[in-house]
Amino acid sequence: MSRITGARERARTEITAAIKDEARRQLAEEGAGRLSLRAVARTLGIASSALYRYYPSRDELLTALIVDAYDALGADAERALAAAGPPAGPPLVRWQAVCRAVRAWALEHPHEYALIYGSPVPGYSAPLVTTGPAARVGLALIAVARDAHAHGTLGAPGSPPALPPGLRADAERLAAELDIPLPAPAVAELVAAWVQLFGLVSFEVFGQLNRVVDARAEFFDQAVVRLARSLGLTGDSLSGQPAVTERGSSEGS
Amino acid sequence: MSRITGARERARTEITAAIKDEARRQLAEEGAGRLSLRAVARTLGIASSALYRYYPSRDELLTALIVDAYDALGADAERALAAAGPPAGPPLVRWQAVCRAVRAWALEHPHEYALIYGSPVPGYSAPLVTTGPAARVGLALIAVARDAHAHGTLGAPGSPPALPPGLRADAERLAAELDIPLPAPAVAELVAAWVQLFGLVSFEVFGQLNRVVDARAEFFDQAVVRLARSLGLTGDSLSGQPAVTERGSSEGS
DNA sequence: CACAAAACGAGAGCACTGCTCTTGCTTTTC
DNA sequence: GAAAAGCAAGAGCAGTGCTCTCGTTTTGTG
Repeated sequence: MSRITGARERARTEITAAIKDEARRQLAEEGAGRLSLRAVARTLGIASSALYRYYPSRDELLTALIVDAYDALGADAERALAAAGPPAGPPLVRWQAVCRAVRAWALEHPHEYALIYGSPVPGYSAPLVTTGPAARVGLALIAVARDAHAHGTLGAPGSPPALPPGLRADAERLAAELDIPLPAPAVAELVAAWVQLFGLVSFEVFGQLNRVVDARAEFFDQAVVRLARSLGLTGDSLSGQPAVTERGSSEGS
Repeated sequence: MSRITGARERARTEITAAIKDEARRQLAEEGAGRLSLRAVARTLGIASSALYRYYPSRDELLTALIVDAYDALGADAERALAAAGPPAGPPLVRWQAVCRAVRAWALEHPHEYALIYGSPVPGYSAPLVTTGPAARVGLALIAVARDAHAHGTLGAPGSPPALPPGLRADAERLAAELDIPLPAPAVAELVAAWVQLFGLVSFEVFGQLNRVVDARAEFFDQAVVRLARSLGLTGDSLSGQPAVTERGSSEGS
């Protein structure tokens, strides 16, 4: 895989990367809908048809960007988790770290976030390649709960209202697939928290909080702590200095 | 406004409606990204340039569709609320009714849902016209809490962890703006529940639950009940016969 | 080394898009 | 009845994704 490469092959990987980089630049500026292969080729100084030797279609390029976005977000989440103290530390702090990292990344890369967590592109169905990177944030969240469980800092779930059978089956399947050493109700709670984390972030990034909530960071932190409590995570909340400070509503005209 | 209209004016409103209807048809089939003015004009048998006499741009057409979508969703939510018993009835049932109506509408109209709650269109910023219809679901949720409060069926919020100042300000502003006779912590809780409701629905509609949760309706109902409990809504959960039955994952290839 | 095979870049071209402008025609208004 | 306004259609512009062909360059192999 890392054999010494001929000049041509090296040029190929370089150009492929250059195309993806320029595409990501345009994506970050204008959004996925306005990403134009011709524009990418233009700023790269090559003919638009030449671009098709590297990415057979616009969808393929988008897929590459999607994978990268998942990976960047996942890496940020993992980094934040690693920096938030050892596995034996207070789980609430670690939980907050991961959640705040997700929010911070999303606010910094709104178009890339929209690409992976927004409305799916019409004719496009995410290929299986994306499932691995897509799971990284979820795995980080799982790690927090798992470590807390292992170190006895995972209390009882907030409200376990008799897991219905289908949900229990899902939880057990997930626990088996991902090797999560947690009881089914905890897994179900974890999935719910995962969904709500991204619900919070999406609402903010997509501008749905405009004219409703101004204290975005406080709102987010509050919700995150509540999620953690419902999971049974213990520890004191670190309330000061949120990962992303307040900013005015980001709408245009 | 409802003066008798000349033939020309009548034709105008008819054609305007026909354009919007056809556009909505294409939107429902292909999604907002693939909505083409020329295609609409084609199936309507008119020249594409003629269409611009009725909608000055694609964005204006989209705005009309957005308003309609908000209104349709809001109407469904209000209808479900009205059918879920009197204001003095058990608030949990009414809460569930509204939430389920939102989910059902979203699953039936995924592209229209994506138009209003998905990633925003690049150059497009929602005009103020949309804010009224957009608020209808929120107002229905507020009505549930308000009625419960008025009839003494609103318990204490689940976990009021010392509302931070910015959030409290937001809550008080909202309570004043919308005339909500509820204490600030309850308003804050309500907003959080509102966000999480749409987070749940969006995750499901946008296919993020694929390969994770199969028992979608159970998952949703569970989360909705938890939201209601955290609000302090009382009553027994109606668990049987969810508004939308299970269906297999809706992904393509 | 020579030569066929593969990879490559550029250009032309197709079908499509949103949108504008001009040209006639019809309806309304004075 | 004439002037004004509204209207439909067509041509056209600039842009898009994508395909195909045609020379050129690089590669691996006999």
